[in-house]
Amino acid sequence: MISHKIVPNVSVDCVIFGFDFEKLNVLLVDRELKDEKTGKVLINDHTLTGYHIYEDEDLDAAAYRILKELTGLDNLFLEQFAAFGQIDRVSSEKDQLWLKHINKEFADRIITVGYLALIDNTRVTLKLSGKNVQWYPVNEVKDMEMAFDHKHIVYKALEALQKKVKVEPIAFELLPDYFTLSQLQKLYEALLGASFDKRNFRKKISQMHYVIPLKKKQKGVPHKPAQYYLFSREVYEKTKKNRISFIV
Amino acid sequence: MISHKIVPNVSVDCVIFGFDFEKLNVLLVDRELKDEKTGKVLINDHTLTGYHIYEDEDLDAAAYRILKELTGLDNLFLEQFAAFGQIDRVSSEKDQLWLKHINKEFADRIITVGYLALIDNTRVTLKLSGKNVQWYPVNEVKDMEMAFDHKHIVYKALEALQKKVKVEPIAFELLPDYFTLSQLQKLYEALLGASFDKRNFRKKISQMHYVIPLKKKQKGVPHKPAQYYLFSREVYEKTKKNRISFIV
DNA sequence: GATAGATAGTGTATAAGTTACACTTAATTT
DNA sequence: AAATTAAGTGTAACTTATACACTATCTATC
Repeated sequence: MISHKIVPNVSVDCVIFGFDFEKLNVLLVDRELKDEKTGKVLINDHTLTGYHIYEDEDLDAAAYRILKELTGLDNLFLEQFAAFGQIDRVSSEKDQLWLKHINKEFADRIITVGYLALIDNTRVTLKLSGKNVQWYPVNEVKDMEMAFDHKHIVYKALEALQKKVKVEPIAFELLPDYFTLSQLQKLYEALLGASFDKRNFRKKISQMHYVIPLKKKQKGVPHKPAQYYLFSREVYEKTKKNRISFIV
Repeated sequence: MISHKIVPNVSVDCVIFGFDFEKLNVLLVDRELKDEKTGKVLINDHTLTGYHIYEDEDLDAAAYRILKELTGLDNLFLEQFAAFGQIDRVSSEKDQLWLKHINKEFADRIITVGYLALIDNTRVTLKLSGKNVQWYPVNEVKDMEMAFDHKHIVYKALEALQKKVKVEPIAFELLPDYFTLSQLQKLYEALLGASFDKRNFRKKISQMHYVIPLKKKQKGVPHKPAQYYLFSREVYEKTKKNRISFIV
């Protein structure tokens, strides 16, 4: 049983990425505050999903807890990517106003640990209904208003994801269990903001023996149905080589 | 001016790596505690160099402060690599004893942010004299007794370093301004625990136009003197390509 | 039921990069 | 003068990356 006594100076924030077969999205909370008397909108922006950690709770566990509360899902890819501790993290007028609203008279110094979560977009869409949480295209984040240093955290998460995706097969976490090669290619293109030659991409994938073709095919699509593939982490772990690419 | 009021639940720990042209080393503090009456050695192990952050101090600034205090050096490579927040970070008898010794009646929950520092070994050796801080070969860490979760933190730092070194030219931070290609090769071999073919290694380096030969040569060595080279970050930044190695 | 529209799926030639491998050179020490 | 030590150099075989265009198979529409 977890005590609900929080560690005052530490929080975790989850940057949850999803892919809808078209573009990369990020899950954000809509933050709104209206003046009680006039009804005037004082704050209308977005935050990441985060919270304090409990006294008797590991950092990772706190991130898992938040993720579970939000999506109802377990066993998601979740990994720490950075800690954020600038002194001016909570400095804007809106943020100060918000803290007052939630009964924090003044802001403690809070260091937050950023977690990166990857999820097949289509798995959570239903669970979100009714909550003030939505998918937003990553590309639009730059034009959105965000609380605290959360925009910065999203950028850093994206950077970390792009780096990691080039070196480890974690992109598959953003796809359902079965996927087509075109979906996989679109995913990499969305992740890296690049575009690849179809034949060369497929040649490359076919060398990865842990991307395994299934007997299943698409159904009901108005074109030649694509074959489904599966990512096998087991095969990956068995066959992975420790390439040293930058040097020799 | 920095207040000396600390943030109670947060610290930074620096894992400082150095290279002595032979092997990779890490800078550790010798921790010793003797029984006041009997003189019996109660604790004799090693810790990382770390400390709490101050209320009005950025995380990075705290790490820089610690590094400066310890080595007297500025402008070192320093980068966050992970945060550590396991609940049982401070659980051993020795650690409890130590906390009592330094007048902490009980251990607060402390989340520490790990920083990775790289330094040319030879630059600091002198500055250390008299302090209870020493270079230890990284390979020997596994057999050493270490405080708290510091051994784990060293391992994670090394992992992060090995990953990063394959993708970015940060290894040069471990060498003096001028270095020979053999030194560079030894460094990569020490970092990655691998060994490379001399000719192929040099061919690779010669393609990196940011590793620039100087007119200087070694002197007083009992063999053919080697040419000195220089790493130019400027040239690197200008010419770097965004390779996508894992996928296409 | 024929046709249009949409995406899936496939091969080859050239260029670039990686690998494996052994001897000569230039300094100091004996 | 000879021995010792590490520096410095080229090539051929193999592997990987790149550029590029058409056919196949399904649904929807007329």
